[in-house]
Amino acid sequence: MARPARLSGAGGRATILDVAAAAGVSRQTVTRAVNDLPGISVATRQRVLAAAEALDYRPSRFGRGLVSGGAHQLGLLVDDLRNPYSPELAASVLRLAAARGWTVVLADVGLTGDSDRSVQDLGAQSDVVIGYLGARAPEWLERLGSVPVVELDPAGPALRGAVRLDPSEAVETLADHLVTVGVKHPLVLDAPSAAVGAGQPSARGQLLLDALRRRGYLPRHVLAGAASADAGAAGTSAALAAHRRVDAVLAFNDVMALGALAACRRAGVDVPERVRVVGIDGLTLGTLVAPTLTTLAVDLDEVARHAVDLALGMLDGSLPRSGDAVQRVVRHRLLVRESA
Amino acid sequence: MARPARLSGAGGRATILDVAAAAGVSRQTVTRAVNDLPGISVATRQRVLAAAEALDYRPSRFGRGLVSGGAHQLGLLVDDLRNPYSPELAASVLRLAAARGWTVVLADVGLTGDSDRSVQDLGAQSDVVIGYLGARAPEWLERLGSVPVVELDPAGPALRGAVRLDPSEAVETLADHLVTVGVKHPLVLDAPSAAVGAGQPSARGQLLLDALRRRGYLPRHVLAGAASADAGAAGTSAALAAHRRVDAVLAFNDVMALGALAACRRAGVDVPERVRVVGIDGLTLGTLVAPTLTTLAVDLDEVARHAVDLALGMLDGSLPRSGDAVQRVVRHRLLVRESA
DNA sequence: CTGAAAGCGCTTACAG
DNA sequence: CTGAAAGCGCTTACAG
Repeated sequence: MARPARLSGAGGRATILDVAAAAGVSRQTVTRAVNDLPGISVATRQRVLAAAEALDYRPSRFGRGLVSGGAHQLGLLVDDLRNPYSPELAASVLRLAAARGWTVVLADVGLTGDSDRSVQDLGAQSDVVIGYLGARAPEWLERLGSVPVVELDPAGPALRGAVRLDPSEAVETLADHLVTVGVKHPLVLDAPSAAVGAGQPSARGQLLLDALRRRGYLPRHVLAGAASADAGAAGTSAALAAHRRVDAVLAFNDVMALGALAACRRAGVDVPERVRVVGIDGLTLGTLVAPTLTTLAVDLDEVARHAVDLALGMLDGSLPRSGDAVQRVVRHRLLVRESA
Repeated sequence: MARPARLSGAGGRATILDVAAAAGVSRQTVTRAVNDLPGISVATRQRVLAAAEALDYRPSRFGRGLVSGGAHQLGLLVDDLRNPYSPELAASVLRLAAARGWTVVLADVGLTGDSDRSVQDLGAQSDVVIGYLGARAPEWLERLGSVPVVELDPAGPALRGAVRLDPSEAVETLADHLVTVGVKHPLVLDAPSAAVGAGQPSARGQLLLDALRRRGYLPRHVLAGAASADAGAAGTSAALAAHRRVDAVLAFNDVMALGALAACRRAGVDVPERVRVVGIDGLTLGTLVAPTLTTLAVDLDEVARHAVDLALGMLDGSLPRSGDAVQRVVRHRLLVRESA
């Protein structure tokens, strides 16, 4: 099905003028036919539509957007869709965006080889960007260009808008809970963090350790090789073998906690009877396993709501592009399920 | 931080002419400064950038795209990001798209209230659309407009390009496997399907039942209330209680199989010792639980590769917009892990 | 180093 | 019912 020869558009694509010529009408009439506008005879409309079809005509979104404004496009930057955290957040953002009639461009910096390019393209296609920048925030903000940005869970000081996650209160509640249920020898199953020195506890890990120590515990600290289920399982297996008295595993996140759960099962260690397991994040995933996972949950709907709110304000100029006025905090809270 | 008063752009947004006026230069000079082009003095560049900053100038992606073509934008339509199947597919598509320098607009019809609108907006913003249309394919193709479409796992006959999933061979392999390991009383844990009558087995379910019967089994068929983990767990619990001899649960998908796994654990039924559990899809999720999930896996990277391939061909005119030339088939294959 | 001209593809008034 | 004109915001030659 080769295309007719002479087309004016770039890339050999037909433009409205090609259709007009083929149908023997003006471009305005093509617009009327293609956009279902009134003021055109049935016969003409049919002739135009036939010509459009034959030329495989598709209106340029740029031409259209230029004149009619076009829908807002929200850029969403996630770290790795294969990690269940990202899609849950994306789902929340998508829902809010769709409710406003915005479209969402998605870029994944954990997935693509050339993440710099992805970030740059995202900035070019978006009216506003929401997402995780992590340790490379300064560099990537540069690449995003001049769009307003709402950073989620920023690793450092907030350079633009920001929604911060704060687990500190929930960590205290969790520590109290562990005391109450009689835990004696807790273990913090930590993940490496780019923000601290190698071998050091992550910010979350430190929070957990401090809360436990304040209650008289002498918590063990295990630094897994990565924030993955496999690494969580390996770390747990080793720790259970080396320290028989461990009776609670507090993981850096839910995915690692799932690994801990699997390791316990393989070691024939009952959860929560002999060892309690706790994650952080509150992923739906934690409700699909048995025992269901106790976790410090963050309400991603709330995170998304704040982020979109801030983005909106920055976009319409009612909020500045950085500073305290574009900062929000969302606190984790303890979700006691079966595993602890 | 209120904006300066008189701005020519729509929505009060500054245009290149506003910046030019503020900096006392021509629009070409603004382009040079903003796009880091050569042929501009340092002093002028700084003055222009300052003016741009002060006016909160952001170049219109429409204006830019119109003249320089702009990156291709791929529309991806998923059903529900909260279902782990969607993000795994999205991850594969995103990776391929990014490698080509395309951006991806994502719409989720299972999530948004006004899915019709989402579909329509997606069509308007995309050069090509890949995705699940399900039972509403005819209607939604209409809404997508004239963009090329590659439908994934179409429910009916392919109306445009299509990547079909074919579990039939893997189902036979699975049935043989069950015979080999000594399963006697298998149960098909099915999900409701819009394509068949209420209470009827889904296409997948029928495939499983047929393969089992051909091997002399008298398989039970349980239709869960939904294709969810909870429904899978409920269906499994009820079946285990009613039919003590059931020694294998073949679920409609992995998520339901996870529910079956949880139900077995709660009932104190060992997997795979007493009951074997099998899912369909091959989600990563199945490797995070213990026992790991045996499943009929479909390679989503392969699905994505075919889909992007077809999309590309339809876009550049080397492939027609529908018909056998734009159909691909991806087969499931049995992935034996711990649960069966 | 800087600016005047042309044009990307479309839609929105307006005139016939 | 149909078409000539103007303009959306930008960049790419080209001229000075």
